[in-house]
Amino acid sequence: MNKPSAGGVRARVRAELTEEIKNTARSHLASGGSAALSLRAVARELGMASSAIYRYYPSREILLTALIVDAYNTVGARVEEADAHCERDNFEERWLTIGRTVRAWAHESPHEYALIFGSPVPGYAAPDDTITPATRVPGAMLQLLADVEAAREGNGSTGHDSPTTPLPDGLRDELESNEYIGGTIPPQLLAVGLAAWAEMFGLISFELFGHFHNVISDLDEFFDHTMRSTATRLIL
Amino acid sequence: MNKPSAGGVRARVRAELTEEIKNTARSHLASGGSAALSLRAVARELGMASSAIYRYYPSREILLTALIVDAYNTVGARVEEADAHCERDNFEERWLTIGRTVRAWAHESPHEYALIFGSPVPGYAAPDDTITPATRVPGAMLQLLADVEAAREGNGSTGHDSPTTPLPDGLRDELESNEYIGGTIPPQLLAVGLAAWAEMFGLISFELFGHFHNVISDLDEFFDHTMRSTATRLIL
DNA sequence: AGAAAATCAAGAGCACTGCTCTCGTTTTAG
DNA sequence: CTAAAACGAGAGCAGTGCTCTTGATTTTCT
Repeated sequence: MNKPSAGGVRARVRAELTEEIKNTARSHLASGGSAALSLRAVARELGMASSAIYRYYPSREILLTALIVDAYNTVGARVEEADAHCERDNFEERWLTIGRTVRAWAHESPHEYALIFGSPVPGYAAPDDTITPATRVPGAMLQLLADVEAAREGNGSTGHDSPTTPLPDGLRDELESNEYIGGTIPPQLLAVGLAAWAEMFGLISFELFGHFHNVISDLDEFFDHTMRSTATRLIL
Repeated sequence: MNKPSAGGVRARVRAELTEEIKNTARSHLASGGSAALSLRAVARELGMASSAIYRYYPSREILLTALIVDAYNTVGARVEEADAHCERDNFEERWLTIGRTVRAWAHESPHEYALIFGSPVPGYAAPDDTITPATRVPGAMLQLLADVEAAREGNGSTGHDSPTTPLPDGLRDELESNEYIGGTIPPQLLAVGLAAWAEMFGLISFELFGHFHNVISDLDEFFDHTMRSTATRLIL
């Protein structure tokens, strides 16, 4: 009697427990960083034998990978949503919003940020599952650049007639023929965009990892200002 | 007989062993990253009891701190030396040289780079011993900026009459009154310099930690180009 | 020079970790 | 209803950082 609703009761409780393990693991991660994440401690908190965890996550590294995917998706979703609330053609605001959103998330979840943007565990090879979620934030940036370029073309403006370092031929060819970013973004702009991407995370990492200690105190203002001045470089 | 040369034989062998422990620890770090550094393994390789290590380094964290100090000093010394071989007034070459030197060292010793520029261990509070060595690379950059500024003043050039985002007042005041960087570098230039500092390490970290995988392949060229175009922004 | 004090290496031991294997139970599938 | 698959719990292994005790060696003080 009491026939299980669908798919079997076992499958459902398994899905729930899988999620529950991941969630308490995430809370442990948030408390003490990835180094302090212990499968046994998670099992203890869940009232189960430590060996039982392995039915759901075959290794600690796989659990960490699941947390990595979640972290990428969290920032990614936030950035996408924040960007969607901006006026499409207010490019500076959009760029600033993306930066502020990433930074706010990093402050909220510093250990999750460190997990994906800090040093990877030594021999860590990013599994395929992580690369798609990792694409979301840079994807939003690229979309912004594509919109900038589209507006330029509508304008008849060539962009970048302002003094910029000329792209070496090899680099230009490579950026032009990139399979993901295709021909929608001119290589000159793409090069600046990639540098801006790295700069943004460089700023946040330096801040979070303490390299700005005793250097700048008002990091809000510094970040905003830097992002703004990078934006003007991107937009024209 | 055979009176020990000076300071006692015990003190000397202690200094030697302290160094030897640190060196094999560094070699283990280089092989497997900081997570794989085990005091017991180091002791085993040195043929001593694991408990004996604690006479020299009271904890694993203190050993790691010693390695951190060494790493900072290594990059710092290399950058200083490379910069010293540049023509003083070839600012672009100096900036590019600093960047290339840091990047080359990072490639040589990725785990040491990750140790100091990756995520710090969770509750890690940088001891005072580390902050002076950590200052050397940014110190070389600041010296470069000061030289740029001095050349400007000799020129009568104000610099930065080119279109730059205006500094917010609060940020300008803070940068002007910084106790370390004093009044020798104008705040406008300092703001760009700090961002360039973070950008440089953002680029190297992204490269080393795999975030540029499938994005750019010729990272040598991309890094050089980005550093060059940042240099033109710094110099005028 | 001899005694007291400091320093040292080694070993045992504690609490913890990731992970494996086995065993009896429960759920699913045929 | 039965065979197969999935499961939870427990014991166990090899490894970790770190502490404590013990006995030997070196330094320092008298």
